[in-house]
Amino acid sequence: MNHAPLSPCSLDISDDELVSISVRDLNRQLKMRGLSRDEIVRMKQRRRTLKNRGYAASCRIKRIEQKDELETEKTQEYRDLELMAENNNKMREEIDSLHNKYLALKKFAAEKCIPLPPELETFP
Amino acid sequence: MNHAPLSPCSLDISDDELVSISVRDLNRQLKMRGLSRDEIVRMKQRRRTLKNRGYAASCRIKRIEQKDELETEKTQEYRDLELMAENNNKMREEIDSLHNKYLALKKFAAEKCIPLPPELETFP
DNA sequence: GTGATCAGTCAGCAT
DNA sequence: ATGCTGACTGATCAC
Repeated sequence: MNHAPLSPCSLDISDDELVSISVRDLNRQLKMRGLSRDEIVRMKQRRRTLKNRGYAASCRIKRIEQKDELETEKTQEYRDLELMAENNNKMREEIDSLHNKYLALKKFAAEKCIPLPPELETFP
Repeated sequence: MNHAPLSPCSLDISDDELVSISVRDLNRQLKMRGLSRDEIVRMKQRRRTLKNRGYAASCRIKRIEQKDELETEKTQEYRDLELMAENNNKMREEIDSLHNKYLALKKFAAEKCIPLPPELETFP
């Protein structure tokens, strides 16, 4: 009489389990169930493929994150630029104001016929 | 007597040709050689696959270009930032210099006991 | 039908 | 063995 094997032997294991289990434990299970060399190779290959699937996902996520990072940095530099430009305008106004004040003092001296020492006479 | 078909009928065409030829011309060739329905489907699918290969390549190139673009813009903004910072320092020095000049004039007036009009007496 | 893009697969490299 | 990435493929979406 011809019997089908009592145990299917083919170690049915979910993708999640297969990808999580350590190589050590996997080998143990494989030997314990007495899988054929061919079945072992296929199981190993399935594990490798599942791992690759994960790696590919990580790779894509990483790419997107790096792009976001770049965009964020660019935006920040733009803000810094705007801020500095604003600051720049204020300083320009301050220079104008000081310069006018300086000219007014010179004019005052001239009107009052007050001679100024040479180093106060000019502004480079 | 049994002859092999005089023409192989299987329209041997290189990838480059297949991907370049127009649908119209392809259909014409297909009919002319009397390919089976199955062969036609396979040829169409091969064409689609070849096209997809090209699209995928474009997609990758585009991605790299966009990244380069982003990096270039970021670098340029950084240069602008440095330039403006330099300009900023020069203005700060100019303000210091003007302010000192202004103080020196006031000091000169004080030493000479020359009263200044109130609007020249202070700097906000 | 064409083009673009995503997820998965494999090859090849580096550790 | 593990992880990453380029190239390829099929599926899917928009036009």
